[in-house]
Amino acid sequence: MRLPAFSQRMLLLSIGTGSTHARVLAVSSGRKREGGAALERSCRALEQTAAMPVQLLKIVKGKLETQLPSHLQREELKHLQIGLDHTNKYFQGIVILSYPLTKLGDGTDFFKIVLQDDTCSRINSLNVLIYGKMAEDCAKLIRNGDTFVVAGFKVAESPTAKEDGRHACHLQVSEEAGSAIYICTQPSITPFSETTSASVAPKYVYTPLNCLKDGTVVNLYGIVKFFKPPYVSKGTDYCSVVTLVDQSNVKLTCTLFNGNLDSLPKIYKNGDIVRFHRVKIREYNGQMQGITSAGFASLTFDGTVGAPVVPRASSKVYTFIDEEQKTVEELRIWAASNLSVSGPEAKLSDVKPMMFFDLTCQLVGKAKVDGSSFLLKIWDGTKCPYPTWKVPVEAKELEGDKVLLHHLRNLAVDVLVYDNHVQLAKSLKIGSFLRIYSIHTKQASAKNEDISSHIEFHLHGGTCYGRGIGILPENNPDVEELKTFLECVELTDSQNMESTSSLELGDTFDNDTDLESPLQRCQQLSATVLTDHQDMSNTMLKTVLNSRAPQQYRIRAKLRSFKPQKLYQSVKLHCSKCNTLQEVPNGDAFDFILQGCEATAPNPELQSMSWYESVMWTTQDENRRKITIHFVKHYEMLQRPENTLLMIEGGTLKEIWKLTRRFKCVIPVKSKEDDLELLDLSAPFLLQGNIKYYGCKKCSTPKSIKNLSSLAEKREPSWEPTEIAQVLGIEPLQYVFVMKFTLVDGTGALNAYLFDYEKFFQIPASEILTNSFLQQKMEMTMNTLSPPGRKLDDLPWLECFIKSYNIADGTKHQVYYQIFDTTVAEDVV
DNA sequence: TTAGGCTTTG
Repeated sequence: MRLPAFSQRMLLLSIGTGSTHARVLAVSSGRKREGGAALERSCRALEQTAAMPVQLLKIVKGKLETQLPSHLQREELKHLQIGLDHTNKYFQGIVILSYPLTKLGDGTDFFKIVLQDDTCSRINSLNVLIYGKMAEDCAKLIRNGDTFVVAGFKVAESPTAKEDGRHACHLQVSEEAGSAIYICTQPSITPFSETTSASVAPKYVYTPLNCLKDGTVVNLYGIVKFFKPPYVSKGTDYCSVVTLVDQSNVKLTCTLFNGNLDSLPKIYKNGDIVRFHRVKIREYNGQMQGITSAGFASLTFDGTVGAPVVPRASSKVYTFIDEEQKTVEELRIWAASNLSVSGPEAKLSDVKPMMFFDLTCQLVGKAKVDGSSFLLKIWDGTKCPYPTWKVPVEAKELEGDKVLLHHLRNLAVDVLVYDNHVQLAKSLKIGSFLRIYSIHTKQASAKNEDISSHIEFHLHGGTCYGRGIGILPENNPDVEELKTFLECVELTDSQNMESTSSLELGDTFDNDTDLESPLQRCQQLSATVLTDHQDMSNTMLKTVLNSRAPQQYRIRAKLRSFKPQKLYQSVKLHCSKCNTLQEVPNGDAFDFILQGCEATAPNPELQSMSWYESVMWTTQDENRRKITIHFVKHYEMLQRPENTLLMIEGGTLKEIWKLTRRFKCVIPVKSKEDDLELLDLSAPFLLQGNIKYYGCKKCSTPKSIKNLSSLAEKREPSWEPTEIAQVLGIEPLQYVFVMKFTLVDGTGALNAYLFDYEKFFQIPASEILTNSFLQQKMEMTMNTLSPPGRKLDDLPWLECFIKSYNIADGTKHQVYYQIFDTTVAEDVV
């Protein structure tokens, strides 16, 4: 056995009362000062929990007084085969993984561990299935890193070998089969710290939800299927109701109380995963129910497959060990294919007159309305497509930054909260990020014909449907996403969010002077400005039209019309190498390619290579799709999701979009014999945020996907699409606006082409198709440059640079014009 | 003690 040379003690446990040949032998070691006490605690804990005889044995200079029975010989991993005689053999390995203790259908305890062969430098692992009393005992004792020795095992074919890539056989171990287990525990690394005293405390046992008994206090893991965010109860405490489900498919509703909001689980979404310690189980109305008992503690985890396993704790001190991380990951994978947890989330821009939804937003103002209702002014950066209700409140009651509230007056909406939510609403801090659950939108019919009907936002009293208000921390991924979005919105003047033709009217609704009124903007100023060549003088269009190409001009003209009128028709993909333009493929084409890939099974040989870690699972629907995600590592470590590049095999369009919301980069791939490869180039080679990046079919020469590892080795991989394209041998296509402007200046009219990646509109062409905010901005810009239904005299002037050039079209030459070095004025965008 | 979700509406 592998034992450290310094002071060690050994603990011998004979288990299975009456059984002489089935034994668990645990060897514990520790530093001199601490070893004795820790061991004593362990022994006492074991005596209490298992009522087993405990015997302390002394080890001198790393040698065990008690050796393994002399007839036993070590068996190598490669010699484990079905049908061979392993009677006098033992197998030894390091525990690299252990699963939660569960019960089989017949009530037998079952415990599964994974051993790694410690004689071989190559990773070689084997599943060991332990049944009955031995399972229970091992679950209490075993930690990752322990040396595990087993004799008297049965060798059987491993049904999961194909999936987990471990040894083709597994070992079956039980008292009944006459097995013997010897465990050598790993010495503690930090003997005096809090974690160590926790690690020698009795190991927590987690009860599956189908094994709960009335009157017990248990520890649980579960996926949140439903929850009510903490609300003020009628007693002295906050209350939160949480319904969990686990792999047994049994549900448990827990009612949790605490006077301190932070001591309740920090659940933000259905699908989050929780670990509860010390929940009391009671029977209520014929069903099991969980309730807080003394010392209740919880950890909550994001339920997204592949997201970092970072607990949100309800107490300052908690234990969390590697194998628990595995439990969380397994629950995530189970949930991904067995549960549908898509919530009724929506943005303000998605609202309809009659709906209930969850809104993630920032609080910008609040006010007392009356005894039973309270006003929250919130925004999420998007614009509600309907006029919204403004709740009348006394000015002195309104809390919040007045200038900001004025700025956001067209984006912020009033939410009226009622009854039990008032107290919590009052305590909210301006600027905090909230998720308001089950907000109701209601269309108010116009009583007066002069006032158009508007939409009202209500958070009704009561807590059914999980109605309530949750306070999200700044580091919540949804909050981080929202903050980034809000910053973009704030960069632009929200004046322009108005859909009025502001050039002529100004703002009739307020008299504030701290913001520039559109009237103050001189209409004679150009709606576009030049970014260079300021010293050039203007040329009349008549002169331009009568001159030879190629030349460059500065002109002052009005935009009489433009084409195409439909935004999506103006966005194209351009290859700067072969200079061709093509249409942006629609989502169906991508979906079709993905469906075509479903037939290609992921190659197990390509799972978890040195530079990426893979997770594979099978969907539970009739298609039994195999999905594999390969997370690219950085210095052998997984990164935070927002910095992570992943490759996916077998995902649907929807699944891929979902991943792009959490992870920096997503690359759809498929397996071939010896490597992963990109899909057909009609599909995007990369998805980042909302943007699909395509490669030019003509100019690309795809290279091995392994080249990505060179980018991952950089100090801080930026995952720039151009760099990714380069290492993958892809010639990237760029999104570009292509439009035809008909310009007039009273002396003549000419058509000038706009070919713009970003500069002219100050809107990236790559983002506009998937960003409704940018679409609104674009629409407003075009409405300003060329207001529909307006006479020529009323149109704004545009200052532009244009260049003329010749195109030989068959036999005739034609002169074309293109706009350059021009941008829309800052007060227009 | 409180709430015990399976349903919402000023």
